[in-house]
Amino acid sequence: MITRIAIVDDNTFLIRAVEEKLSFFEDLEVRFIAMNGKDLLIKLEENNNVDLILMDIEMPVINGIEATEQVKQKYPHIKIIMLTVFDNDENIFNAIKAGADGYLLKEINAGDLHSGILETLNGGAAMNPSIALKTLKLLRNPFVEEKEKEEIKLTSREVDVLEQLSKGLSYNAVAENLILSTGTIRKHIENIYRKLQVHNKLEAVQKAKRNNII
Amino acid sequence: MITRIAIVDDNTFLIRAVEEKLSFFEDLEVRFIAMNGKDLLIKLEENNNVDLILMDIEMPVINGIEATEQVKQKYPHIKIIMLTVFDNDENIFNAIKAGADGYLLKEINAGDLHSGILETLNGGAAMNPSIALKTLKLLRNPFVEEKEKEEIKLTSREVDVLEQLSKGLSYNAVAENLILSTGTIRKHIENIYRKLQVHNKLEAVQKAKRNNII
DNA sequence: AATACTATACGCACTTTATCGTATTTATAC
DNA sequence: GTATAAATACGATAAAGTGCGTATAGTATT
Repeated sequence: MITRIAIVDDNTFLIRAVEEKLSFFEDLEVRFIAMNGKDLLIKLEENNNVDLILMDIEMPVINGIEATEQVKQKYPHIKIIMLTVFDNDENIFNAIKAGADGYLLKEINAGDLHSGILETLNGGAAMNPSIALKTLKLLRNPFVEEKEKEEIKLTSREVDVLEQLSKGLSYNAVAENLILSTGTIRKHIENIYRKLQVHNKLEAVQKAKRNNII
Repeated sequence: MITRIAIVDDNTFLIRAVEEKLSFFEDLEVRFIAMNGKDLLIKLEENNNVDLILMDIEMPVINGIEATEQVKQKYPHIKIIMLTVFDNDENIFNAIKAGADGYLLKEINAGDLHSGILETLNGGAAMNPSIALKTLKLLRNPFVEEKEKEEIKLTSREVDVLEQLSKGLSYNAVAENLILSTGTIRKHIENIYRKLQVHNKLEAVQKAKRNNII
């Protein structure tokens, strides 16, 4: 059976290079190419009979991450392998979150690309070892944006309070646990909300978790 | 340079099989074998000059997960590849959390085992594609115990409401977004709380996330 | 010594949430 | 075709949470 492939990339040279690599294998057929995510979505609309998409990330109009999300939502059976030059944590994490089935680097050789595609179609995931290691590290310690991490400075007492809150406790319960008055807890929470720029417990806890504060 | 390897497994036959596979390669040398985690730790104490450990998981006294944790703490430079017959989410997740650098299945052939070892030593991670896919899924949706998962059955409407709640919205805001009366939202939430056996928004959202309901 | 920040505490006003009832219409299943 | 469950809606009420102001003692910084 022949695997029908779409290539999405805004760089014509790189598309050529990928086509070249795929051309060695008779069980693979490039059905169409797209220059960006929007182009891909339009072309899938008319011609969605592809099995697998090789997707770049950095692209104009709709980037590879968003495109992956949308394609996976509309056509969940289509496999998507990210094929990019960048291997930073943020891209990898976002691609996986968006639903990518694999993540390969453009420097890959033809044979590895071929076996990556086959593995993905057979219900595996294509990754080169360095990407695999990064995913393991992400799994140990999920990625968070570095920028906002620095800005938020809670005092240790505030962190205590937040940890209590995150257990689903009420103000009174927190006050008892920390041996403080409920009013003090309230004030701490006010300050926490202000620093986190949120307006309720749920948002506070979620933001704190995202930022590894708790 | 020759890579010094330790094999840890409580099954003599399987150790033989692994040794057999490794014997084809002159750049690999089996320094010692251990029958369980405790045995490994003792032998490392006397003879810690190995580069990489092939570790089974199910073992008496100290299992492979705990052993991995302890070895990584004491000898962080030693690479550890899990080599087991089981590929369930729980084992994979725990092994990675414990610090494993790779996860292979015992059915692996000699060549793949060899390249997995080399990749790991070169700063990558060894994984076969099906394991890689599982790690991606875990990254999207960290592992939760299966048992409680099944018991909770929310209707699709209740899930809608819960998703809105998880964004930190108030009852009124949810009602507007879903074009329903606030009273209806209240009732849905009552039902959600009962099913989830919780008593506030935060707990509901957390439990729902843990159970992949949202 | 002056300044800034933290941790503590109280009060008031107002909003939101959590639980309890009851009830109607629409799907789904047997 | 009737029983069952889901989705919708309203009312009452107590509890909890949010936002504001104010205040004091301690600690750290400059």
